[in-house]
This record gives sequence, C-alpha cells and structure tokens, in this order.
Amino acid sequence: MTTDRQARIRRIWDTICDIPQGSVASYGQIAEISGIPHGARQVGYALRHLSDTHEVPWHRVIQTSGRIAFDKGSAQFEEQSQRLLMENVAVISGRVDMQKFRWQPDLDELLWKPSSAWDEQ
DNA sequence: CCATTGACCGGCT
DNA sequence: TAGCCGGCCAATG
Repeated sequence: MTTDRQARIRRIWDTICDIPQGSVASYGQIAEISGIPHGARQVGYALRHLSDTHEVPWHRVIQTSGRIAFDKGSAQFEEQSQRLLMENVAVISGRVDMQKFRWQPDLDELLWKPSSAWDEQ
C-alpha cells in the first residue's frame, strides 16, 4: 500500500532524475514541477531521506540563490561541489551561476512529465 | 492538539 | 555580501 506521502516523495525523486547532467535546479523549482506548490521544504525532506544516493542526482539540487545548501565546511558540501565540478558546473565560493546553469525544461520534457510549471517566467 | 524543526524562499535593511 | 524576518507546510515529539 502506498501512502500519499510516499507517492509525493517518489514524484520528487523522479523530477530530480530528470535534471540533465550539467544543469542544476532549485528546491522550489523541483517542488513546482512535481506538482507541490510552495513545497521546497518537502524537497529537502525527500532528499534527506534518500537511501540509495547513487540512483538520484541529488547534487543537482541547490538553493534558488545558487548556493549549496550544506554548511561550507561539511563533507557533504565538498562532495556536492566535486560532483558538480565533475560535470562541468562551475562552483565558485560555494555557489553556482543560476543564469548559466539553471535547468529550463522545454515543451517536450513537460509533455513527457505533465506538471504545473508552465507559467514560470 | 500544540510546539518545534527543516539540504527552503523572498523581501527588506 | 550578510543577516533578519515572516511565510510556507509536512513531519516529528
């Protein structure tokens, strides 16, 4: 039996899996595409409870300001930075240039996974 | 049921 | 750039 919250979390993971290599998305962006308005914090929750960190590209999710969410000294911060650098996403002083690297799903992708994120911008 | 907590967000100083 | 603050809302105790 699948509860609502499990389905919700799975949707969040699915959306994150759609972020292409070399791009990043914000927590709020993932929430909206997943059909959870104002659900940025839920995205954080879903990520924190990731068991198989190899299946989901969690490192491509950062704050809307471009900052990595982890504390700058932490091991997690370092790992996320490394993973991003590995796919040519520039991390400078713990932040990413959102103008350059933010994921912008096109029509095909939205059709592929219908959502309520048409009116961004 | 109430209070606190978050891998958040946006506006304002 | 940095901090503060109110808003947000599911999960947790």
